[in-house]
Amino acid sequence: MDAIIDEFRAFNRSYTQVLGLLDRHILNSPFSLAEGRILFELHRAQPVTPKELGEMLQMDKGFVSRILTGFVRRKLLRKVRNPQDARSWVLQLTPSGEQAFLAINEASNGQIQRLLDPLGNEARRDMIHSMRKLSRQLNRFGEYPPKPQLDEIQIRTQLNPGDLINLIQLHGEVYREEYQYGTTFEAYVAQGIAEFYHQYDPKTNRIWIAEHLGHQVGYLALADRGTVAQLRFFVIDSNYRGIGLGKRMMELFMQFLKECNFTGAYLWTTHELPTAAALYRRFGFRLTEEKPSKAFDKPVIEHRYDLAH
Amino acid sequence: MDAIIDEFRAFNRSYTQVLGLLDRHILNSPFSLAEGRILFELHRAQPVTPKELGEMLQMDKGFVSRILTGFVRRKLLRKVRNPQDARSWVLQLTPSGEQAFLAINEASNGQIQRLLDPLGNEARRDMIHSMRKLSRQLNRFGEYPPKPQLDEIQIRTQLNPGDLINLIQLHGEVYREEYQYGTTFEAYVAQGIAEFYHQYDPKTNRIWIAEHLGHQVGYLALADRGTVAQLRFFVIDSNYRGIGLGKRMMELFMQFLKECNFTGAYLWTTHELPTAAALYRRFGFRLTEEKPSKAFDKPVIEHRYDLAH
DNA sequence: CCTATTTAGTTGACATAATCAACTAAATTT
DNA sequence: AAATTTAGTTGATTATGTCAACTAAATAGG
Repeated sequence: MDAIIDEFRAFNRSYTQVLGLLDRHILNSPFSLAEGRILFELHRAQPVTPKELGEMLQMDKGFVSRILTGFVRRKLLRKVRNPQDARSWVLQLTPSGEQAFLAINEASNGQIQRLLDPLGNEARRDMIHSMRKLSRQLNRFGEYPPKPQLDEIQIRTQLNPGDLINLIQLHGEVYREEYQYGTTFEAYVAQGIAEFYHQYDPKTNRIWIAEHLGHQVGYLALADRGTVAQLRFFVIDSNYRGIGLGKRMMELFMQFLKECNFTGAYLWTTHELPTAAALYRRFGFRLTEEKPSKAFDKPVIEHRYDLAH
Repeated sequence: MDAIIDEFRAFNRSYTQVLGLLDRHILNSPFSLAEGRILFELHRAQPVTPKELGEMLQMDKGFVSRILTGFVRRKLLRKVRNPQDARSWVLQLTPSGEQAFLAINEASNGQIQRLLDPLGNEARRDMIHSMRKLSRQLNRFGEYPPKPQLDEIQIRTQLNPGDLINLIQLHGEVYREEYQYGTTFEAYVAQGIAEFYHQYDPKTNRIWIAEHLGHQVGYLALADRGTVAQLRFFVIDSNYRGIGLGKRMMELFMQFLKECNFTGAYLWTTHELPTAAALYRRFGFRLTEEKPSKAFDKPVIEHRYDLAH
């Protein structure tokens, strides 16, 4: 634990430097750091009240008040009585206020751009992923990272390098964390993936890969089994559940199933996945076979579902 | 790119809050934030000169000077003329200075501990991994993350849940980034791993897993092939090369090979991996066969090495 | 509806934090 | 040995932040 604390401290020192570098540009502007932060927040959150500003930035209301009067004096800000509450104001940047914001914003963007410039695309995606993960762990009640929306998620069917591995990875992670499946299951998935890839013909097989900000968050595959199709490798990252992604992917599955004129479809799952089973049933699958299995490092009952006609 | 900048900003806001939370404890101490930081650095880096302090913490030298005189007045610090340079001082905390440091350090530790407490072990490891990755990307010339040392790396032979997947993952990552191998290679590794696991008997098979701070950074496996053994799945994370880890793992391989009384050993690699080949040769392997292969998404020549007697 | 209490924002007084420039004395360069 | 650079100190000044008192509006409770 002590090693972790030291590590944490070392990271904080390091990141403080990054933040300091980014704050520096404000020093070359006609604004103090506190003024800059308020200007930013004004732009981002307007229309906003002084009270909200103070809370967002954790600043004393007196201090905020003074900075705001300064802005009004410099004609950067308009204060209008809040119609809901005559004690309070609604704050709105004037055109020259917006311009002032733009100037420091550009400078700040430039600084960030210079910082991120040397990174490749994959590194940037990785970075975002790391940042979200860190914040999720440390700042559990903050507003970052935002809950992802279904429309931000791309689903593609082209198989790229890295995809199979990421699929195996996510499967392993999810089933290990949530159902304590172990090494045998991992080998089983690896085997399945290898097999799927060898018989993979894009005409009658398909894999759907759901991505958010370049990071893979869900998979589903359709494997050609002659006249019928097998649904395989269905998994969704736990942070991306409950937003309709599973339903969306199932729809794509059903659509492709129809296009290829398969006469039916089936899948194997286990008794431990009721949420998934409910989704399968919703799309017309019915339980047709049960058998105990030892392929999961613990006793489970495998369920076969077939599409009812 | 704009989305990435926004994301970066959002993370910075979020992390600023975390840092703010951690700095807060200093407010309940007889030290200001700046004093606290200096006290920390004094402890960490002593003996140190005022100039170095200012540079490390990016503080104005006048400001540093004043804080230091304050410390001397409070008998927390001893200033001794620098024997190398009579303009300068060597700073050293007095016993009560150390004590003061200890007090705020404990408080800070407690704060961090409370922050990390809700996380499980795996989450903590993930966190460290994310932090190191982020810092490596953003702070390329800083001292964090430190270059890992061989003696910090544990090598274990017990196969745990997640290991196989991580192995596949690292293989894919390394060979994709460094040699542009693609999906076929991934399927090939997945297949190999599944096969290895099925025939895996710990008596005459072994896998070595190198870990740093709980994060897996290298693999090597020995597969029983009857009278001889096959060396498989040798890979080391690019951030952990050049510190003797590969040599260390090969030694373990050779040792186990002897223990099990195999009469020989062989391995397959490709012409593109000269560093690995040099290592194999160093341990007595010699090139015995070459053949072109299509299993790597691009034309490569596979090389077979056999242990010479 | 009236009164007591709470709340949003302002202001003054004040303390602390941080910056800048001028300065001293030692080190280094030429 | 003179000129220049460097480490550190100090005074002047500005920025940041806190606290409490205050005004005026909103709200709660009878």
